[in-house]
Amino acid sequence: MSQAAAKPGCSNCIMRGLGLCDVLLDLGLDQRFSGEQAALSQQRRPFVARRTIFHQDETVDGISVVCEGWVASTMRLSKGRQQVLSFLLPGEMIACGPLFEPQLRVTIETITPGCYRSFDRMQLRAAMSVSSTIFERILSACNDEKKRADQLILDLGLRTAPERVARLLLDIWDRFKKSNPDKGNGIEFPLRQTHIADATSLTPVYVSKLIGEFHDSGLIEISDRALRIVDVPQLRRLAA
Amino acid sequence: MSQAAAKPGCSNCIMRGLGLCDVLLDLGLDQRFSGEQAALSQQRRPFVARRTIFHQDETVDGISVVCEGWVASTMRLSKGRQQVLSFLLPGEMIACGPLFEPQLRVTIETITPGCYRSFDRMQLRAAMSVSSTIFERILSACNDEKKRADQLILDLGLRTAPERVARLLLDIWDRFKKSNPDKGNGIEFPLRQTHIADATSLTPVYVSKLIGEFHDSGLIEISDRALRIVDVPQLRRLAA
DNA sequence: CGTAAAATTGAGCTGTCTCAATCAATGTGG
DNA sequence: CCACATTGATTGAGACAGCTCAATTTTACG
Repeated sequence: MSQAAAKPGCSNCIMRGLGLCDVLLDLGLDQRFSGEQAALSQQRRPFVARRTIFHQDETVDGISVVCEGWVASTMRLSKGRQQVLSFLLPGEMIACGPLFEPQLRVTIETITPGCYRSFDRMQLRAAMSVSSTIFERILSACNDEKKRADQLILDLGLRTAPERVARLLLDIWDRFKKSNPDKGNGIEFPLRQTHIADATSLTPVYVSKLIGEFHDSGLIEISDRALRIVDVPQLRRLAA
Repeated sequence: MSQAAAKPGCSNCIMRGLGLCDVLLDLGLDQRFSGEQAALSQQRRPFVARRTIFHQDETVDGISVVCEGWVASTMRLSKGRQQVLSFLLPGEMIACGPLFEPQLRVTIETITPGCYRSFDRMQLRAAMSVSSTIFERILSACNDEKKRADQLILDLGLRTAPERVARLLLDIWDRFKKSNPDKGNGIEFPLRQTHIADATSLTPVYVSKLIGEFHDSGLIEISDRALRIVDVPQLRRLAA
């Protein structure tokens, strides 16, 4: 709600080439959608670590994109544990669902501090029907979300615990590397082992053991909120 | 490609109120999309039971809808078991993925004999940009597919074996009842226990035990390719 | 610096799987 | 229409992947 229009572009998103966030921000300045500048209005909202910023029961009127920091998209079962659907890195849309119906079906929890931007659903849909670029872009983001869900189904349904953990680490590794190509040989890794447990549907205790084994086999190193995959090929082999 | 235009409507779909298939067939006759009748061309293709009609590696140029019979949408892992993503009943779209990219990512296997119709992707997308009805309709089908995937993630990640089986039975029960409101107190149930096993990520042996227990507790009856849930509330309780 | 949160380690347990044998159902050719 | 072949369902015994509980150590944070 603050420093919106002056210089557009979403710091981290820019590093991801043309991240969705940038496309949308650019769109906000596109003359087609209105006579004035910020036709596709949006609000920038900062968040701190370890907070629930959206709850699965609430209805929302905006489509949000992470700009900085890590957040987790999760689903909660009434009295039990929760399942992490995915960890969202800067530039990624928080959930496609609200495009089609107001009820957000996922709970969004922040992991690190950061910020997100919310775009008005109706404006966005209007934009989709005018710009084929934005249409493609948004639907492709939805499609990606679906592909990830399908992969998670395969992980949970068909793969063993070590495979799941290895795949999660590699997935994050690859995604981070893709959006930050140059940064050294380790990546930022703010996840706690409980996050990994919730994402792989294992217990924190068992995750600890597996991570320990990976470490002892010289496959990975985690320290100081950073991850380094020492032997990528071997870990990939292990990930089946 | 045969008896298309004469009398539109897709037998079973009609029973589901305005199933997607009907919407699309109607659309084929809608004058807006062309000067002539069958603007949204489609082909009707029959299939026999127990066949793979699409493989996950192939690329397709059509969006298909089941018209009669049961089929399963599955994902296969190179050397292992397969995971059933969902069982599709008449009137349901086979996969949304191809709307966005040519690669079908799921394998489609028939369970019973039946038929499906394929609509041309490009024509469909064109139709989406012209008709807001079709736009809504299709995206809502995609959204439903995503919702189901999310539910499956919850099932596989967080629920026990009995819960998963109970939920699968109830899900099919509810869906079938909804599209066939009047039909007696049992439903058609062509699934083998291996289908249930592949959908719940359990072994056929264990599924057999659970189904046996459900039966012995007076919850369900399965015989002669038909399912009757005797004590719906109790089974729902069990499904958590 | 003290307190809370996260990670590690070990011991024992259990839900679900594997293997294997048997039985029932379904489909096929003569 | 029947004998056989194939596929699916059931049952039991034993195994193991991953869980629970609990205690301890390490790390993060106000």
